[in-house]
Amino acid sequence: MSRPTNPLALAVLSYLVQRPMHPYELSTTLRDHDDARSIKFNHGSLYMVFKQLDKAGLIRPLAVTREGARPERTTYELTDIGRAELHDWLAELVGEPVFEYPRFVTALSLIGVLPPDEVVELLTDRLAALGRSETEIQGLIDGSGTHPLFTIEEEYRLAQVRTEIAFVEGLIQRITDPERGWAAPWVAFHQGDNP
Amino acid sequence: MSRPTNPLALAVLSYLVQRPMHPYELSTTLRDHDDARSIKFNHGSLYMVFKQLDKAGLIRPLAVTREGARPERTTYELTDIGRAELHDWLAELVGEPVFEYPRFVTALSLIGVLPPDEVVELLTDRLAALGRSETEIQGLIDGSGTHPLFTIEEEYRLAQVRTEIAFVEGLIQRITDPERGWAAPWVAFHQGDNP
DNA sequence: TGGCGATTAGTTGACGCTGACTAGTCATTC
DNA sequence: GAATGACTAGTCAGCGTCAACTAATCGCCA
Repeated sequence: MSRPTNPLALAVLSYLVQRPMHPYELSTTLRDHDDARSIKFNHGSLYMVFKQLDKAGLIRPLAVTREGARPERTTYELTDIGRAELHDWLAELVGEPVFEYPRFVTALSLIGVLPPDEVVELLTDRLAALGRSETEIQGLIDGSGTHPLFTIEEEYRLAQVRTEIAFVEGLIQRITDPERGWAAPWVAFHQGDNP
Repeated sequence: MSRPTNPLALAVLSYLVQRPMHPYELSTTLRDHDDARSIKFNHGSLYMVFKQLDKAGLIRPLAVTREGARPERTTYELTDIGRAELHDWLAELVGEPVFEYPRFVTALSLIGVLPPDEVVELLTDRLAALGRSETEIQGLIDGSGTHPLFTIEEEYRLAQVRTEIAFVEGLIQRITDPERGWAAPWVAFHQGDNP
């Protein structure tokens, strides 16, 4: 009945607006375009999503083909309703920020249960990983000789990663700075160990 | 059996390390501490999570009480295994960045299906909302008279929101700039409409 | 030519999450 | 004093997701 909420469904609509496809074809297309970096994608989920979109009337089976003894492939096309939904959904995603719960936000909100020394170590590890991530993204942007529209989401990621790097560096400094005394309110994590 | 993956479970462990609680008590505590901003939280899920943690041996029922004709309240306490898991889990979250799929990244990767003019409008809407979000977070940080440790996650959010604002502003400029000609590769969204 | 792994294409079951529901109690108001 | 709404406390069904599985075909090497 109602529109799927899975972002993968949005990707399906976006590709079907160009031409009809069957699930497996889309699966490989998504792989080839590196879309898995921007859209969480499970091979198995794709078939569910197609089924849901069909039931919701956003797509419709166009043809069933078969090659040799392989399983049947059902090709789907977008309906007019689907086209409209694609537009509205995407417009909503672009126009209205969604309040989200990144893992690091959760971690930060609970970080008081870890002893400060260990936090500094962990943040240093994180910093290293973030650095690797930064160069990886940079490589993707430089490497793709295509129009910048196609790497716009990587540019966004890059900006966020750099911000996080700066934040973590600042955080480490604040914790270790003997002047400003960060130490006070840490919750004892293992009460039993320091009697 | 295995440890729950729901971040809410991490919050449960983090609070139980301080003192035993029953689910409803934790529910109100989370509400009061504004933790819902950093940890996705459903009243109903909490009971699931307690059950899962119990089954996994990370917490253990301590006592069952009852007031009047109200339902029973089961108080849980952390086990040693739970304490260890809390530590490892949180350390992992702090030390290793997780690859995530923010809605805006998905939107950006598919933005080619919307006509440029509309994208600019939508991004302008987004900018307004991000501005409101920025002042809201700023208010939270300034308003809490407490130790900065307790608003560290809001500071992180603030940094990310500001980065996004700058990014969106830049994106609008790039799209509208007549020199650099962004227009080329937009995918016709509604083929039927412009014959 | 026969055997191994990779690829093609899709199905299934278990699990976890969400939202809605139950059901009693307290405070307030008319 | 009884109707209203908010709070307390917890349960549960439906649905969506994911990982694992099936099962046939193709390429390749010896």
